[in-house]
Amino acid sequence: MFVSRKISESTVRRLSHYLRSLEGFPDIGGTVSSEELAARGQTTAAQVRKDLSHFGSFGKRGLGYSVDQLRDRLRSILGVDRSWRVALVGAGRIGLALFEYPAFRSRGYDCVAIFDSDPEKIGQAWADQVVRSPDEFEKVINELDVELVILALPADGAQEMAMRAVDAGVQGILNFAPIRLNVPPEVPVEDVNLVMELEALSFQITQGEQDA
Amino acid sequence: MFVSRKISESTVRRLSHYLRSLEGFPDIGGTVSSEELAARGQTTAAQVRKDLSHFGSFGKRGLGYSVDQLRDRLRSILGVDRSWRVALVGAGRIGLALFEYPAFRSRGYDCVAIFDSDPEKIGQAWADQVVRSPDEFEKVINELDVELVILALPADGAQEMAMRAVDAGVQGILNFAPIRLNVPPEVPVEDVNLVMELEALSFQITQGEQDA
DNA sequence: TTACTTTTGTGAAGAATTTCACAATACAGT
DNA sequence: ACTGTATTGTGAAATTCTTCACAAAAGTAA
Ligand SMILES: NC(=O)c1ccc[n+]([C@@H]2O[C@H](COP(=O)([O-])OP(=O)(O)OC[C@H]3O[C@@H](n4cnc5c(N)ncnc54)[C@H](O)[C@@H]3O)[C@@H](O)[C@H]2O)c1
Ligand SMILES: NC(=O)c1ccc[n+]([C@@H]2O[C@H](COP(=O)([O-])OP(=O)(O)OC[C@H]3O[C@@H](n4cnc5c(N)ncnc54)[C@H](O)[C@@H]3O)[C@@H](O)[C@H]2O)c1
Repeated sequence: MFVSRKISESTVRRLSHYLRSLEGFPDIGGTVSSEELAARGQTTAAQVRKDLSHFGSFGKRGLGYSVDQLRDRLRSILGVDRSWRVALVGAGRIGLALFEYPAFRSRGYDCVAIFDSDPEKIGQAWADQVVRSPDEFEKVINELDVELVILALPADGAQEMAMRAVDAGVQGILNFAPIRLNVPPEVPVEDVNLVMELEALSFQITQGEQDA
Repeated sequence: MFVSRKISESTVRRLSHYLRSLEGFPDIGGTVSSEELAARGQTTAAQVRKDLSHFGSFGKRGLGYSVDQLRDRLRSILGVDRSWRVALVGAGRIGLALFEYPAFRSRGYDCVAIFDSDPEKIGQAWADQVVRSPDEFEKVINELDVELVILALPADGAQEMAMRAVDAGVQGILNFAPIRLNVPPEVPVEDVNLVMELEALSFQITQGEQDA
C-alpha cells in the first residue's frame, strides 16, 4: 500500500513505459485496464498491477484506472511533475544531439548550462545558451541551482567532472562516458553505454545461431 | 559447465563490463582474479565466477584467469571476435554522433550504409559513405549483407523500417526511437531510451528525499 | 613429499522478482 | 434489488538471480 522503499530498477523502467503509453492516449476522462497497459508495454497485467500497487491503489475494480489520474500519479512518482535544471558537460557530437533533442525539454528536463574545455567552443552560442569554460563550473552550478548533470565528455575527464558536480551539490548524473564513475552512494548515476547495447545484440545473435 | 541456454540480461551486461575491464589491461601474459574483476565492475567475486561458469571453466584455481585467454573467450561469447555489418537508418543528429563515434568501428561494428528519407540529405557524403534513399534499402541490405540496423529516425517511421529490415534478413536492431517495435521474437531488439534514463534519475532523487 | 596459501567452480541457501489465482468490489442491465 | 461481468489488489507459489561457503585444485616453499 505505501512506498515500502526499494523499488526495483525494472519496476521503475516499467513505470516510465506506462507513463509513455498513457501520454499516447489524448483521451480525456477515459479509463485503461492493466491488461491494455500490459499489451502496450511488454509485460503482463499482473505485473502492471503489482508495480502500481507499490505506490497505493488507484484503480477501480471492474473498471480499470482513470487515464488522467494514473498519468498524474505516475508523473509524480517519477518526479516529472516538475522541471529539473540540467547542465551539459561536453559540447561534442553526442552533447549537441542531446541538447537539440526536444523530448528532454518537453518532459521537464531543462538544459540551463553547457560546459566544454575546448577554447574554440567556449563562447559559442547554442540556441539560448553560451558554451562556458569548466573554470566557471562550481559558480554556475550554484548560481543556477543545477540538479542534474549530463556527462558527454571523453572518459578521461569524466571522473573529475563527476566529482566536481557532486561536490557542487548536483543530485544525479547521466553518464555517457564509458567508465564506471566513483561517486558517493547517495548520488544516483545512470550509465548509457552503447557499445554494451550492441554487444547484447551480437551476443543474442551468436547464441541463437548455436541452437540452430 | 555448458551454455545452458537462457543467460540473463544482467549477466550479459556484466560480461561486457568484464571485457571492457580486461581491455584496460595492456598486460601480456598476466592473470586476474575474480576479486579484481569484481572490484572494477561493481559486483562480487562470486558473481563473476558464476557468470563465467555458464560458459565453461577457464580459470586456474589458486591463480585466477589468464587475462589474454579470458579476453578472447569473452570476445567470442559476446560475438565480438568478428566484425558486424551495420546500417544506419536516419542521418540526423543522433545518427551523426553514432556514425562518428570511433568506439563502434574499433569494436568491430562497421557502418556500411546510411539511409535517410530527406531529399536534401540523400547523396551527401559522410566520410567514406554516401547517404542513400530508403528506396534502395532492401537492395543494399542484401548486396552488402547487412546484419545489424541502427534506427535513429523519428518514431513514426521506425516500425515500418524495422519491419523492412527484418524482411530483408537483418538479424538485430538497435532502436533509438521511443516506441516499442513489433518484430518477430527471433530478432533481438535493444532499445535506447534516454528520457527513461533521466526519469530513473529523477525517481531516485525524489524517492531519496522522501526518506529524509 | 608435505604443509601452506590462494583462488576457482559449484551446490545449496537466501533474496528478489514475477506469476498465479481468487476474494473483493464496481458498475451495467433488467 | 438482483444478477452478471469486468477488473483490481494482493497473499502465496513459482521462478529467477545472487550470495554463501567450502571442497577441489594449483602453485610455492621448505
Ligand atoms: N558519439 C557517440 O555516439 C557516443 C556514443 C556513446 C558514448 N559516447 C561517449 O560520450 C562522450 C562524448 O562523445 P562525443 O562523441 O560527443 O565526443 P566529442 O569528442 O565529439 O565531444 C567531447 C567534447 O568534450 C569536450 N571536453 C573534453 N574534456 C572536457 C572537460 N574536462 N570538460 C568539459 N568538456 C570537455 C571536448 O572539447 C569535446 O567538445 C565520450 O565519452 C564518448 O565515449 C559517445
Ligand atoms: N537527439 C537525441 O539526443 C535523441 C536521444 C534519444 C532518442 N532520440 C531519438 O532518435 C531518433 C532520431 O533523433 P534525432 O535527434 O537524430 O532526430 P533528427 O530529426 O535530427 O533526425 C532524424 C532523421 O531521420 C530522417 N528520417 C525520417 N524518416 C525517415 C525514414 N522513413 N527513413 C529514413 N530516414 C528518415 C530525417 O530525415 C532525419 O534526418 C528519434 O526517434 C528520437 O526520438 C534522439
